[in-house]
Amino acid sequence: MELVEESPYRFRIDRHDPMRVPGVVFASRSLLPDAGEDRSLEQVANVATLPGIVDASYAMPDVHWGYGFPIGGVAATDVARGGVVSPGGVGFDISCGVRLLAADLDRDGLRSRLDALLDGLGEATPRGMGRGAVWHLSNRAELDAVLRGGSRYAVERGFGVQRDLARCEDAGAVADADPARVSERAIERGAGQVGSLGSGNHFLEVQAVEEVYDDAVATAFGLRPGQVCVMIHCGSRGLGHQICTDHVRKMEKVMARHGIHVPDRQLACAPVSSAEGRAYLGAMAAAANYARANRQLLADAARRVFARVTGSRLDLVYDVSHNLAKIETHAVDGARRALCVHRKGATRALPPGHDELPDDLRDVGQPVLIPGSMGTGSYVLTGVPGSPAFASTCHGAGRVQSRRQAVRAERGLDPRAQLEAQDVAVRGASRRGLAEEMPAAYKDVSAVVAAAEGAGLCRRVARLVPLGVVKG
DNA sequence: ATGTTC
Repeated sequence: MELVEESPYRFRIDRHDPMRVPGVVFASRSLLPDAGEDRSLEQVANVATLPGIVDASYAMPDVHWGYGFPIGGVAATDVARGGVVSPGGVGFDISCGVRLLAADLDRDGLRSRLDALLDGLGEATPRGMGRGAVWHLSNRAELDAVLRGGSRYAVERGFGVQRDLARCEDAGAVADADPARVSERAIERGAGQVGSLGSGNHFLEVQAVEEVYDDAVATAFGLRPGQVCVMIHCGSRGLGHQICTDHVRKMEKVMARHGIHVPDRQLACAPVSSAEGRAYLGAMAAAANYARANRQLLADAARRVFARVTGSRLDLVYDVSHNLAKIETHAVDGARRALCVHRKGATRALPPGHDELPDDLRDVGQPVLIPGSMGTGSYVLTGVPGSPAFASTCHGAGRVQSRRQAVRAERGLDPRAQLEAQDVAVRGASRRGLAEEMPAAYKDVSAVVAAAEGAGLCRRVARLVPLGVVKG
């Protein structure tokens, strides 16, 4: 894969047939994937062949190999010009994302109660493969209300406050969810998992604000140095996974009929305006609402534990997805166009002044939440005006080792002891699960964030460090 | 990521 260095944080893959647009990779030289180990840059070029794609197939600094699209990929297609939507451009964990809450408590004030707090959070947070959830919905009507209402429905039911919704992407629920496009099998898988963390890289962490880079923006976000926070990273569990599987299969069958040919069958797609495209978007929106309700319920459970153990309140800073496709209006060649923006392992980053921001964030931009790898720091960023890639930035550290490689690297070592030696307490999680998520399996999140800022995608606001982690 | 290979 030939890369042309355009600037210190921007590389180009020149367009060659059958690419419709070039590829653009935002990264430093040292963050670029190793072609021998990771074929994600080939995936960037493959995405550039999709019908209706505009500008470029983009990769964020945390790019790595994924299903069809790379993780850390952004691609927008022009809806009115045959643009497609591809489930692989969203990923299996639809609307996986991050929620950050800030306590009215400083880390010094928490020290003596941290163990009790983590015990309480560990007990109150359903986690792991399958099993357990805050809600178990046995009837389809109530699950449909979750799929339509997302965090709004959870708040209506008493699991949160109105102010939370102002600090959620889409005010807590994506419009145009169509539960009728969600299979019975997906419903069955999701019914018992509403309000559960899952496993893998998902977590609930107690963190502290270690460093603030912009006082005014941090203050507007509700963050100050030394403050205790809770970060929740999870998604749509088995429901989103099943929806992705179902709709990839349907699209594989009809792609030829739509005259679409792709270099990798994992890029299965259909025109946004086709029946199959609309069906996927309706089901995807339902899964997105499920993921938002999921984070709302876990946050509510964490609030109850915080109140009981510390007497402290938790205020929502923001909730944002990093696996989603959205119909958005952007300028293309000087004209406003309706685009289907796929962000897979990429976070929307609205700049100051954007009309989708709540009033109290209008002047500072959208909080962008970047979870680091387990036991390392996390970041809060904000959007910047005139950024490339349709107001998107990175989503995390980005894997450099496969799960299998990570487990092998930890053989004979004790991952829990290593974390505790770094003063990070752990609740839950299998030994294998921890081994898969050790920092050595990931890029350096600070380098990723620095490259994203250097590329003009976002700006740093604060860095958070972990005090304790609850894992699946 | 995932009832971890329908």
